[in-house]
Amino acid sequence: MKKISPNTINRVLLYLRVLEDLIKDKRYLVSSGDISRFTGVSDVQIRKDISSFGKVGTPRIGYRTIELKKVLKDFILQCDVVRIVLFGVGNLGKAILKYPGFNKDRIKVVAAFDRLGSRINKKINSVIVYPVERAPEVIKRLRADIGIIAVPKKSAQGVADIMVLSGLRGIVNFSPCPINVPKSVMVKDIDLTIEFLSLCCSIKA
Amino acid sequence: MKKISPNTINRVLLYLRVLEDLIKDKRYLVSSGDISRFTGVSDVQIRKDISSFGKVGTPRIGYRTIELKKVLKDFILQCDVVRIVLFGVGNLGKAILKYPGFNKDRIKVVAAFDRLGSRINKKINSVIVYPVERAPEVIKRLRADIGIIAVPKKSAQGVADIMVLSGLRGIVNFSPCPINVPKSVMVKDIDLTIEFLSLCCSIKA
DNA sequence: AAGTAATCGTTCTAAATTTCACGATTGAAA
DNA sequence: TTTCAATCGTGAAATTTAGAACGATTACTT
Repeated sequence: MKKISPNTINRVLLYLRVLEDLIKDKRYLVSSGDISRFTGVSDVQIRKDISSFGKVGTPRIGYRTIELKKVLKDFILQCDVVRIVLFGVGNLGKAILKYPGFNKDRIKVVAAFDRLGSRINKKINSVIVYPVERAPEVIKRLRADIGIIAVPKKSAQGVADIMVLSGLRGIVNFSPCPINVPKSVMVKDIDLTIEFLSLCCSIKA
Repeated sequence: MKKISPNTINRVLLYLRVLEDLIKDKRYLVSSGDISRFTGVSDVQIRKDISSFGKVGTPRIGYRTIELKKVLKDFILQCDVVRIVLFGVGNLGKAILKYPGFNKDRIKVVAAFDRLGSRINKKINSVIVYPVERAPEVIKRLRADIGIIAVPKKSAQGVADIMVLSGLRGIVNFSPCPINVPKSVMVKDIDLTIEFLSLCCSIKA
């Protein structure tokens, strides 16, 4: 089997979301053109992405939603639940803890960490906030997969080091600075400032 | 002059941030290798990006930070202030209103909108929350450039329509569904669920 | 004054991604 | 039964992007 690029994974996840909505609406057939309208991805791209997982469509008809969902999930989502830990329970961290979109996609924040005494040992949305020092132990016990950095810039690298030591293999970094980690650890940067400035530049151009 | 790709714009914005930090530290020279260490972008890529704006470096020395900053800013066409409006003052919306990274980059949230009566006419971080109905008027008066969608999925398209009508030309969409807008309006989707699932898939692979 | 080391800038090469074009297949209609 | 329209799947072309190699330039050193 070929390897799947991150871009492809993103698109397939979009398709999966559309498929789940369609199935919920009791629609059992869908064409690549339909998915294109729902996602903005071109129909050719969609067919190519899907075809890399095998021949699951029928000409003149399209794809059977339930079957396609199963096929995509098998290839993409091996884990049943994604266990996440959060570093930094400030405004952004709290918003993530309360983010409603995670539940139905089986994303679960299993623990949070902070340095500030006033935040520790509280529960937010039924997630316990631990002191940072306990991170390695808690992360291993709860078998977390991914960590979120939602701390101020100057603490970001330190938190990243703790994450790597604790055995996390994926990091979503909301802090406005790049972090250094072994390349076996995947990092996804989400820099809000850059996003806005970039969009602004694209507009003026 | 060639056109600048969105990827390049993102990288250049990273360089600019580094340059501003350096200038603040009174460092007036920097090499592509230095910038590489600060940003994680390869030095070759950095030189290539910069060289597309002209010859501004000196061999054996590197780049003069102040000059380079000026050159990059001129080509990126950075407006002095980016004016943003926010739709949806829930947990995520509040976190954005309080996000500390915006100030020094001259990103300014100039107004917020919500449907919920209990949130309206309050001030959060000195930003007034208006009822959605007043959006077109307020947006035009404050000359906003970009809008943020931080409302539940089912309201996203409606809010997007209002944004387009109000004359916004860029949208950052935090809702977990694609929105339909004229292609003159730039959209940046930030779908937290997809980000986490995608990272999870990349890890397992 | 000449050699040397560091760094820029450019050209070429390679790789990945997207788009295009077209054949293949299927169900429906005449 | 034959034709037809819709849709899938794929191989090739085109575009974009990243990477590598290398010459050119500059300042420092001896």
